[in-house]
Amino acid sequence: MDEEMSGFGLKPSRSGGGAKCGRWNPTNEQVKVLTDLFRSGLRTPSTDQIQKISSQLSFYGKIESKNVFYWFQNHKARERQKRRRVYVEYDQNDHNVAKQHFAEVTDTERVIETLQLFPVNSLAFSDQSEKARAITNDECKENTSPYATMYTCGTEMENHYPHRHPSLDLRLSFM
Amino acid sequence: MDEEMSGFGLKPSRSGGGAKCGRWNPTNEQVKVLTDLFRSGLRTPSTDQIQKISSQLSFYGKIESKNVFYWFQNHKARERQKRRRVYVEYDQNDHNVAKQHFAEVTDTERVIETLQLFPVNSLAFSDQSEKARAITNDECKENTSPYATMYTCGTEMENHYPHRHPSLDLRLSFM
DNA sequence: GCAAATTAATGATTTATTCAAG
DNA sequence: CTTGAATAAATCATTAATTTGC
Repeated sequence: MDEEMSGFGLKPSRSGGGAKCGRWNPTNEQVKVLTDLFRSGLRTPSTDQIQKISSQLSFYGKIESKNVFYWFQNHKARERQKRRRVYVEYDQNDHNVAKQHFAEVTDTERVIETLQLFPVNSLAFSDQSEKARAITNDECKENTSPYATMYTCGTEMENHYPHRHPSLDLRLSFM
Repeated sequence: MDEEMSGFGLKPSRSGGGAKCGRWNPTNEQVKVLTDLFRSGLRTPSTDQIQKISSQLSFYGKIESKNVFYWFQNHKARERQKRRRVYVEYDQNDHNVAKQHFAEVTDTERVIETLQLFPVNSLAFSDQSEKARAITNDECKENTSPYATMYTCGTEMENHYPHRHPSLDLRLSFM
């Protein structure tokens, strides 16, 4: 445990000398390793871990400890934010959405009420085919209700969890 | 070919009578509305929104809720794919490789803040919080900023829409 | 000009993640 | 640690564009 924890803090980092100055630009390999670590469960690496990760990743290119620190902080926050945004959506709709996206509420009945909202003019060149389609009642069975059974076949799916298990071991292997 | 094709370049669309029920084949109007919604910022409509959109679009032709759901999923994913492809091109010109990976993780969901075609105020997707960007010192504002140049890429589909352009007053009440 | 053959788009399914509740 | 909820990525599959030979 290096007492250099302060090293993570906002050092100018201009050290690069030549090339482009500025901020760290991770290589593909670095991002892959970091993402794997994240996926394996690592969220808030300790100082010790950060330095070891950074050391390993320096093999692939220029990197500093603080880059690793910030990467985890940002990645964690943004993943959470991404999820949070979805939840907010549902709250505002005040319906728990479930997966009834396919609820098939679309019946042409009530559509007629809303016709006025759309400019009828635009149908001038499509009335023959498109309008007919709307009026025609569907004879063909087309709804195989795909998703309804998606998760019901539980026995098979539950067994496969490729990346969830290695968890900590994977993490240590890099350090 | 269908002689109808001569007029406005509409797709043949043998959607009329017999119509084997294959997959959904959106009309130009439907695609235009969906694309406008997407460009205005909507990316993951809720069930409620999906149903209303579907209901509105059913005026232009046969459509189901799941079609709207799939359309947004696919369009979102493929726009992202396109963007990634541009990054790759940047890679070849400039060995700033890994930047796109970071962008990939960070993602740029919030794209458009303009285009107030309809009241999106109370909408779910209005959260834009990707501002906090400069944590560290940005001495060198070297900004390759590929983003700025590529927002013009909004799919070439909506371009060949006839000059009729019914001023889509979508006014979807849910929004 | 016209279809058969081929290629490009894109609709629909499946698979693998994520966070968080139990 | 396990599982529920909800995608987003990857993939499959079908339709439309187009190319090609006649």
